Amino acid sequence: SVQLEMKALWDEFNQLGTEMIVTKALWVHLHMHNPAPCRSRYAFHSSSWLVAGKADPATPGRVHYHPDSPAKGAQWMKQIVSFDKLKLTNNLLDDNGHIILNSMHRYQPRFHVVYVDPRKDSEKYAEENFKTFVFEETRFTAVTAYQNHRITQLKIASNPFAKGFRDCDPEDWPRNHRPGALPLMSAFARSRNPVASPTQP
Amino acid sequence: SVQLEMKALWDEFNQLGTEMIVTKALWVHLHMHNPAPCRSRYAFHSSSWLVAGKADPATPGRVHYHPDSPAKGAQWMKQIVSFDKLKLTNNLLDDNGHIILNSMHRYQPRFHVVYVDPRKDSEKYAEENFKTFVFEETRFTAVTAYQNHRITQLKIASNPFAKGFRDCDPEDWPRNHRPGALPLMSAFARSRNPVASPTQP
DNA sequence: TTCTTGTCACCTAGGTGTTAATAT
DNA sequence: ATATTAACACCTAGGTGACAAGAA
Repeated sequence: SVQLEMKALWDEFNQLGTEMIVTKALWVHLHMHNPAPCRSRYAFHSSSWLVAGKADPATPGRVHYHPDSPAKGAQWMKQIVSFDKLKLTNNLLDDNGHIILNSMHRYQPRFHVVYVDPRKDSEKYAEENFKTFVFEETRFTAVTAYQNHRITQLKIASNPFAKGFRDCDPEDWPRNHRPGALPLMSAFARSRNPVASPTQP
Repeated sequence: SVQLEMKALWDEFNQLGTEMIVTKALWVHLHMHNPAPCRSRYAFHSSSWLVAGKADPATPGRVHYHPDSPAKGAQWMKQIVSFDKLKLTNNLLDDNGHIILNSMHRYQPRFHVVYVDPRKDSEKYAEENFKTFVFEETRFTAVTAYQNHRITQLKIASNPFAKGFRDCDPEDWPRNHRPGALPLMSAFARSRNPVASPTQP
């Protein structure tokens, strides 16, 4: 079983409509699924995302293997499984193995755990050896620049690398932002999100 | 077969008597061999290392496995095998997996390549599956502070992280330092030395 | 006296949103 | 009008030797 790390923060983002910057820049692996065959448009007046025509041609469906893959189950259980090296791009000709997405389209990260079956006829058991986990609160829209200003503000407030853009005292933020606010996290932003961690069975 | 990266710079250091700082802070792996059962002392007046009594009790003989291990031969051949994550310590109680050395003792890095034999009785072939490479120019004395001032100067001149201590224009150093000087290298200092690279057979 | 440790300024390397310019 | 790109200042994270203080 798997549980999402920092779910409270994911929920907070999801409530606003998570956006992820794509730049030329999840064996355990992560894959981005496009759940809706349409293009999105942000309506500033209503601060909401609207459907805007058909989807652009699908991008090459790349998979991001976790750098520690393959590793034994005991190793995965030792620590949080973080996908902070995953990068998103909108460059169809990308040569760095980054996940290619269409800007202004909505995606759903899918987390996969595959058992490396030692049997010679392991192909027969591919289905039972393949487990998928989906956390709906991790859905996001790929963008080249943030549309929803509140998403920008939440990124700035929660990502240590963006400290330079905070206006209130960083020391006070965890206490004053709102009651029960999350403490600062170690890595969360620009397509660099920890997604899943193992749970004791 | 294996060849040493940046041999010219290793030679330059070796000629002066390489020193490596140990702080609390090379399957393909590296191991530090203590070739002489004695302690060293630096004579400032003659700028040379002298024998100074018997060796201190041997430290736990830890091995540093390259982070990419295990990997297939083709993978190793693709790029330089760098041990820039290797760290040395004099802390006998070290808990970070660093290699434990006695300060003021001389060491010889040994590079090992082990073939992961798929046969069930692979133990029988352990010897033929185990290959050791030694580059004598990589010998060094473990120290807690540099003794030979010219070693300090060479470290400063050749390690990008020590640029702050250079007095001549860094731009000019590769050309003016001395005829045929090595270009700046990407990682070389405080127990962080690239040691070996594969050679086409 | 000799050796070791901790703190510091100074770097490399790379992750942030901003902004202005550019492309569609 | 909308979407994208590249240069930028500002951060985190961590690798350097210098230096002062401490330990053996």
